[in-house]
Amino acid sequence: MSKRKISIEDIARKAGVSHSTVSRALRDSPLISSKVREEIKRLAQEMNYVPNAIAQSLQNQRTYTVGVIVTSIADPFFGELVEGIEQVARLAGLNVLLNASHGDFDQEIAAIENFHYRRVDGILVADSRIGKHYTQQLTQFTVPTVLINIDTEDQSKTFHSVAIDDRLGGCLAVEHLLDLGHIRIGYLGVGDGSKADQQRLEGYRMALNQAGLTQNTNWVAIPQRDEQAISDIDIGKKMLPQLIAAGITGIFCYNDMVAVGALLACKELGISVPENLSLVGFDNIALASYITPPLTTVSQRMVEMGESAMTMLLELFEGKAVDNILLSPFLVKRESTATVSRAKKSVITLR
Amino acid sequence: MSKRKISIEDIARKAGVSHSTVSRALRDSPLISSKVREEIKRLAQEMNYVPNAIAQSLQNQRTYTVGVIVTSIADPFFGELVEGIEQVARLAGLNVLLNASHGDFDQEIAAIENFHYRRVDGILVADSRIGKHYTQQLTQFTVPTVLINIDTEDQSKTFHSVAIDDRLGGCLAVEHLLDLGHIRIGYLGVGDGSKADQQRLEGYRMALNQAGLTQNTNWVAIPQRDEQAISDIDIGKKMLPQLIAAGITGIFCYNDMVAVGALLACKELGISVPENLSLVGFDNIALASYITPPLTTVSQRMVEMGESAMTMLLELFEGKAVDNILLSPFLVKRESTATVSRAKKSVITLR
DNA sequence: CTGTTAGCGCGTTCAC
DNA sequence: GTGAACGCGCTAACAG
Repeated sequence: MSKRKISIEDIARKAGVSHSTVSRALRDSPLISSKVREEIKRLAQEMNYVPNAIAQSLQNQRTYTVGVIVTSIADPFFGELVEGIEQVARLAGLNVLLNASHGDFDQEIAAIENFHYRRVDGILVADSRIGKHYTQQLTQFTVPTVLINIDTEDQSKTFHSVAIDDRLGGCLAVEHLLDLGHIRIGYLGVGDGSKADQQRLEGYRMALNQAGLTQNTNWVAIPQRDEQAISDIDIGKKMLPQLIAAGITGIFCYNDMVAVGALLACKELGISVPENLSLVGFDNIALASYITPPLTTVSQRMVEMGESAMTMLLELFEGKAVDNILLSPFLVKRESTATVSRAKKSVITLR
Repeated sequence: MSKRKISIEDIARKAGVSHSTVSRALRDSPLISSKVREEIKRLAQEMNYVPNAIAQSLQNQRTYTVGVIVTSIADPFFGELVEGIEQVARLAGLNVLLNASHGDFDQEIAAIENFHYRRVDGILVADSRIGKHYTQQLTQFTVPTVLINIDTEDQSKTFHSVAIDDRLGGCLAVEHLLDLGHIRIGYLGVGDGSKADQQRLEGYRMALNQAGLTQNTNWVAIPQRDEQAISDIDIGKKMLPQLIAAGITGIFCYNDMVAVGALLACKELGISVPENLSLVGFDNIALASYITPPLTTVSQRMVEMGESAMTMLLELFEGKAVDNILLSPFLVKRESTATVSRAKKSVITLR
């Protein structure tokens, strides 16, 4: 905003009218004669007039801006989510203010305060790693807020949300392995206490129960909550061996990055996928289809999730009553899973 | 902004002072006695007062907001870039307004106009696929702007920029292949007319010249400019066969996604990498290290590029004179490249 | 149809 | 030290 831009007053002076006439003309008010309106519009164009959103906001009490909080922008998962959000926001004439929390509680609170300070019209929060802590912190504010993939105690009452059905996803993954003849099936989680981790594990258990299979605690590998933030890739690498030791033939991984980590560990250990071991991921990030072998995974359509959340926010703006959305994931079969017959043999051969 | 928030007037009334006293107290003006200042601050806290950034902006003529334009948010390349931008922006008390152009010229212009409308303090543009078209469009505005990886005619004069040294990158890639004994080296480009594509090709040629090698036009594969936007992956897939037919043993690819495409094509054709063919990418996106084989590539540190660009913008805000930045890429050796001896044999065996 | 006036919430002279 | 008054750029209520 270096040089002062021209205002409606400037063009009013030049047109020999009052500033309110200009304001009306520019906004196509029916109160203005078409002659002056055209003349004013011409002048505005000629003078390179750009209306001042700040002044409008002060008057309208609306900023046409939504705040979006994600864990990390560099994470492809959130990248696609934001892509969906931005797309429908732009179509609605809204802008996106982006903040990253890096999974840090304080930074997330700071981001929310910042959004209130800037008077955003609505807030979107996507940070599955933080959980339900800040339910209270959010309550004191009155800005329409939609939570994405976040579990809160009274989620359905106080907050609006769109989330993926993680339990269903877990079922789908395990059922797929069961269909392939696997019996010794493991879960490789992240242990961050998130709803996603817990519910995917629950889905895993449901599917096994339904199949009438006894479960072995050794089949579930979840790292200790660590002070150090450890990447999903490293979690997969680190936890794989103990599942192998437990004699499993198929693993449902918390997400694709964990699965990739497990895959890398397999390569180091000389375990070939899917011959010796079947791997199922979650998320269906782009990477999943490019690695070798392409990853069988439970797909959440992240762009669509962003679109849904933003659409819900728009409906809230209009005062509509909205229902929370639970999106259904679906299985994408690729080449990291195979029938167990081959796997059994290979594992035995391996010894 | 549903319910009207409380203003300094509200707390002024309650404190029995004027609103300007409150304003001063909150901003730690030395003109205010410490007693009233503390009392006012206490009141503000108690009443849950949140200053109104909009009103402040109108007064200060600053929004503490920067506009960022990228091609696509979902693209990991831009994701990391924005990550870097957002990080230093937040530390400086600035917020990021994010717009995606999807490589569309009109949308990009619209984004810029939108940013002016909203009176951002500065603009960051990263969209290597658009090129120099809109130099003029940008000129009429006076907002500090930093171009990221964009080539403009008079770049150094009118605009500020941070970019990667694509020519150097091309050299590094080809020199690596030469070191491995390759002589028949190809370039697989995208032909979008971007500076990046042209300069990487130029680097390729420089390295070959310097090695005293004669060049073969068949060794450069660049798709026809197509009406249909075709993905980088597909470009790699589609163009690989003709380079193979030309008898090359090593390929420098425009970027990692193109290289991944080429790699996938290799798998389909039964060409094993790096035994039969060496592949070098560009960008070093996360994917590059996870695929099989892990990709040797020219690395640009995208997060750092974002940080540099944002830092430059901050310096422009302070009225400092800044020099354009040309970041040096570096080679990351992984497993998609190998000495030519093996490759030669394999190729012959292949026939 | 158009001009005048009054805020939106805040920072900043200029007086006292 | 503090309050009154003005303006940032714009929309809207009220006159005419």
